[in-house]
Amino acid sequence: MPELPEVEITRRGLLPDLPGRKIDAVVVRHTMLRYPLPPALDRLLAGHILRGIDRRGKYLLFRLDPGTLIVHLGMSGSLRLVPAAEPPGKHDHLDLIFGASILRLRDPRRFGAVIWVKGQVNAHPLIAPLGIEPLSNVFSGGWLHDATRGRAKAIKLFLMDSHAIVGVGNIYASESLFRAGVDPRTPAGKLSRKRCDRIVSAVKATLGAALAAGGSTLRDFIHSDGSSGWFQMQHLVYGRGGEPCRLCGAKVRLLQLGQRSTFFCPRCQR
DNA sequence: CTGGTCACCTGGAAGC
DNA sequence: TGCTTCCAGGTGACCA
Repeated sequence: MPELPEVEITRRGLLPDLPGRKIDAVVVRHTMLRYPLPPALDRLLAGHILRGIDRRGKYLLFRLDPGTLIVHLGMSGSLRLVPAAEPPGKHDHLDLIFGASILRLRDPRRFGAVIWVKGQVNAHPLIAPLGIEPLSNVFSGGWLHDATRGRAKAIKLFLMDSHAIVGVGNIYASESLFRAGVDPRTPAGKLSRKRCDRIVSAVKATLGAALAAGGSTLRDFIHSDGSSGWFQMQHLVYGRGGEPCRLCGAKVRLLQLGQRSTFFCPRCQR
């Protein structure tokens, strides 16, 4: 589920409540996510103050004095704040207990990850190779043009390559390329500088709109019972195969690109 | 290095 | 109703 906006919304939702508070205890109910959970997590974390929550790509970084707890939500993960009395559900694998509140990790598919790093987080093998942040100023048309020279892979796959650009997942890649008017199959290296400018603007606008949409439901999102899932945004093409394009009325097409469903308007995107 | 494919795991929806 | 099949928002590992 979560792409960059959902992860960032999660982070912002937790910021008013958690930093500065002490982790009293940790409960682990399922030790195997994408990787095994760090052993003796309770001993590592209990008694320490959560100093801050940062984000790198889709990874959330919980900063403590002795180290950093990295959390990735995978495909189906979510973090919520619940009252201490709330009984855990079937897929609630990890609780960080802060007094009367619990930070609870739910992840039915268990593609997420929880990792403990003692030293420099940026040197961790999962973090070090990550690409640039799409909402930073580094991500510009000039950068994209340079980075794609000589690359044959489809632009959609390039946008989704976390070693190039972080945080752009399958939904927002389709949405961004629709906004940019670019066919997702276009070889990245063939894009003109002008089209790179358009794509960069579109990615920033798409992620920005999702952040704004999530921001409006932020408190419900973090403090809800979880039944509502992720916040909804009206998609322009994603999930709309066969339906009319919202701009021109042509049938939205669905095809596989890198084994991921890809939606686009054959008339608006060339 | 690059690009392409597979695997990890569960649940919900669609099809019969 | 119940079974089967397909599909899902991520990404590291592995291959040629």
